[in-house]
Amino acid sequence: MKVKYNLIHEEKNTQARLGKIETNYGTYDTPMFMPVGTQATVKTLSPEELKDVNSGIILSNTYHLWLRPGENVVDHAGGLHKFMNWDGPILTDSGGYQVFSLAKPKDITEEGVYFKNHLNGDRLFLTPEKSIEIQNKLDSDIAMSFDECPPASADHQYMKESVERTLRWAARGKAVHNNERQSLFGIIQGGPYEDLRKFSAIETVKLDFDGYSIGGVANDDESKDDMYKAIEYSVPYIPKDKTRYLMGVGEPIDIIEGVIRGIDIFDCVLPTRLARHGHAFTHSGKINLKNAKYKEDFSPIDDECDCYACKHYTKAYIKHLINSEETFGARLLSIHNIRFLIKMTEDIREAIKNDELLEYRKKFVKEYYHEDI
RNA sequence: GCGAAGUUGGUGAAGUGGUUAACACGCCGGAUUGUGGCUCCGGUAUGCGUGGGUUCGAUUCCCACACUUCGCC
Repeated sequence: MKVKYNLIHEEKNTQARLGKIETNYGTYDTPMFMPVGTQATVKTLSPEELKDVNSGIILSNTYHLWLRPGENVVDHAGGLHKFMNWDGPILTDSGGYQVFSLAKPKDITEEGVYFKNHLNGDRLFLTPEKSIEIQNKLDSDIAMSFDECPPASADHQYMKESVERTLRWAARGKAVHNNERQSLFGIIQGGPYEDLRKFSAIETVKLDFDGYSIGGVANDDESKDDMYKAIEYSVPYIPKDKTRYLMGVGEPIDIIEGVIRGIDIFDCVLPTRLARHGHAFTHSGKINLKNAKYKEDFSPIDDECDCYACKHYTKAYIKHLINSEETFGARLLSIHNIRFLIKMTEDIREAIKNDELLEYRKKFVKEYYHEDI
């Protein structure tokens, strides 16, 4: 089946909305945060642990699975769900982000994109059709269109050409998409430019996808203000009965600001990457467990957290694991950080239900950033 | 007791008669937003065993002493 978005409630004071998304593997509440499992695993977590933190959809990656183990291996295994023993929904990114992270501008052609294989340096060529074919074989629940994700600093002229090319790629991908069980989402681009976001949104919606995402945000050269504007410029043109996905965003405040502007789902590597580097989200701010002050801190990471790590382990112990490069430390912190963001979305849903999202933001910012807004 | 070699930061160590003593690890911080990277970026010896001497100038040369290691009685 195709994913179906059901609107439950629109928050009174903002664009935020409460919804349910129906998938092949169950129905899930939105706004939602999707943990990232690039290589068919959310780094360091077992599927059971993902369930424990109340994960809904998880994200995996076309580019990486294409290179290794290859889409045919996953296909022969019976699809990505069976291959990785995950019976929840899976969204696959198209490889479009790797256009941004691995290719050079001159490698982008109308036909597709040349990549340098990060594993062995081989020259690779990925097209919109190829990306969709791979995703069909991976048999994820939601496939993403193959797009170009230009830096926010790209000038208007380049961005315009890029947006138009991404639209042509979206149409080409949709034309070859051939998996009844799999939905296909379109991606709105346009950087910080209002006219281009509007154009991209309207034209992408015309192609009629099962859901829409806003891409090209949270690049390192983009200000928060530009990111929020990019959302505001795009959302009004997305039909209300379709899922709105803000790609790559996962800093706590950005999730809140995204929801306020009408976003339903988010994904981000931040919780797992920060975990591997020893950082933890807490209700009173981000902390670095490598800091010497935690050496004999025998309290949990966050005394308000209900995760496995916080229930059973201390900062001092986890710090020791991180300092000793023991993988259990990264695992405990990943569990915690993912749970933190998912718990946040649970609280956000409650706030939307009560039309108190702005109050929630005020309280969160006060506690997390120690600032008044 | 005799002989030899050596003594540079928390550690392993480079190095030079003359601006800020290399590098690595560790330690102390920071970064991280559709994940190539257990990654990246900073900081970290006011001093080169101790005391004298030579020299315009010594961590670098000389002497003595202490300590360490090895070998021989």
